[in-house]
Amino acid sequence: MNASTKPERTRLSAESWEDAALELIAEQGVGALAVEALARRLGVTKGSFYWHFRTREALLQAALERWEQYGEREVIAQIEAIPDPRVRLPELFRRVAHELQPHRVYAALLKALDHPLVVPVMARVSQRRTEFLTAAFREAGLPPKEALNRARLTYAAYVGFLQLNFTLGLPRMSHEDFDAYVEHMIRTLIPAA
Amino acid sequence: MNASTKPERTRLSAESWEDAALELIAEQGVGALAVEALARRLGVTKGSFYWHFRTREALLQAALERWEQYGEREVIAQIEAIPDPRVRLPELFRRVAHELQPHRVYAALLKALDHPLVVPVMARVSQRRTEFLTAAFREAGLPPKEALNRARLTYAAYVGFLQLNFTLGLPRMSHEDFDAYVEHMIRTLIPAA
DNA sequence: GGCAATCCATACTCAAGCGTATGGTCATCG
DNA sequence: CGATGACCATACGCTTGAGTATGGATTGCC
Repeated sequence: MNASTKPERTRLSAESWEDAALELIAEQGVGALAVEALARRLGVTKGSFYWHFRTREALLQAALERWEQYGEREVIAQIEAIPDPRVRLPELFRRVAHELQPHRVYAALLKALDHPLVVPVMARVSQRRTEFLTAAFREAGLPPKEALNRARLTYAAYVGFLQLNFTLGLPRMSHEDFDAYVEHMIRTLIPAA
Repeated sequence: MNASTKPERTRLSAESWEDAALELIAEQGVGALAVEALARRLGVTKGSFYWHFRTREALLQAALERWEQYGEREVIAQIEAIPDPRVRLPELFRRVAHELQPHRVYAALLKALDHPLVVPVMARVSQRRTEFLTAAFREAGLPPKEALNRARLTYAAYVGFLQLNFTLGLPRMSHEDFDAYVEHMIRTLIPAA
């Protein structure tokens, strides 16, 4: 399970490599995903890697697949559990804002949209999330077209925020300023109940 | 005579390389900035390059500097020429939306925020633009703090849009849909006059 | 026309990183 | 307890791309 920090002497599986790959991607981007670097990180050598995967691209593919499957469910599931649709959107905003950790991989993949393996994954994920937002805005009272555009706008704001304040270290806001920003977003983007 | 096959046989300057570099960056990203590739593109060899620049990084630095200086003025100057502050913001939105060409470099640099040379440039540019937006929102009637947060939100939406619809090919909207989206943005983000 | 200075080509070296070949070790099962 | 298969180390080949060395070509200038 935890093979990232300790030079443990346990045997590795394909999943170990995929997790480590995602870890590395989150930290240093897709471009830094090199097999020898990963091996060093896991305390083994290339010999191990090429037993589990045919190529470097195969690892990337598997890691992306893994991320797409297991990395998305929590937030959406939590939000969908909230009964009152009017509370959902503000809650979604606040939660996403305060759990930026799981978004590290997403931010990294955003910077790798030139890679052919990354594009379809990101397209699917972004599509699903935008649809989720669209439905939420409709439940909040917006007509269909308005809801779709508002969802696009909201999701774009999310993505842009990741880039500007996450990977770029722009004017690192204080906690207070950040909370104020989130509340401002809520007031501006969510139709008044 | 052979102008049809060969791209001119004129001598090159450092600026030629910088411009070509920006072109390449816009097309294929910072990672694709290789000196031999650039040389091929300019119809010369490495020998030329290393006369003009000491290293690859030096070219990047020079190109970024050039971009920061010459690539920004037009839009802001045009907008500042509009007398009525209330017309400025909608106009800004519409112009930026329809002249996405000059934003190709910016979008590419956004994906290279892990590179140490890119970060400070992007920090400065984003900072300046956000300040410009903040001032505009204040003139549009928002109180200081509101104006700042609205500027952040707006700029984040811009950046996110670039990523999602520019580099990623998300649901390629039709022209009509796109215009509708822009107008929706205007209605949502700009305080009513 | 000749002489610098500028610009470019050719031919290298060197390091990084992917992938291959092959043999070693350890657990597990019969 | 030995054999099989899973897992890993070592050593190599190959390609790409940065940077260097050096000489040839071209231009500006006197």
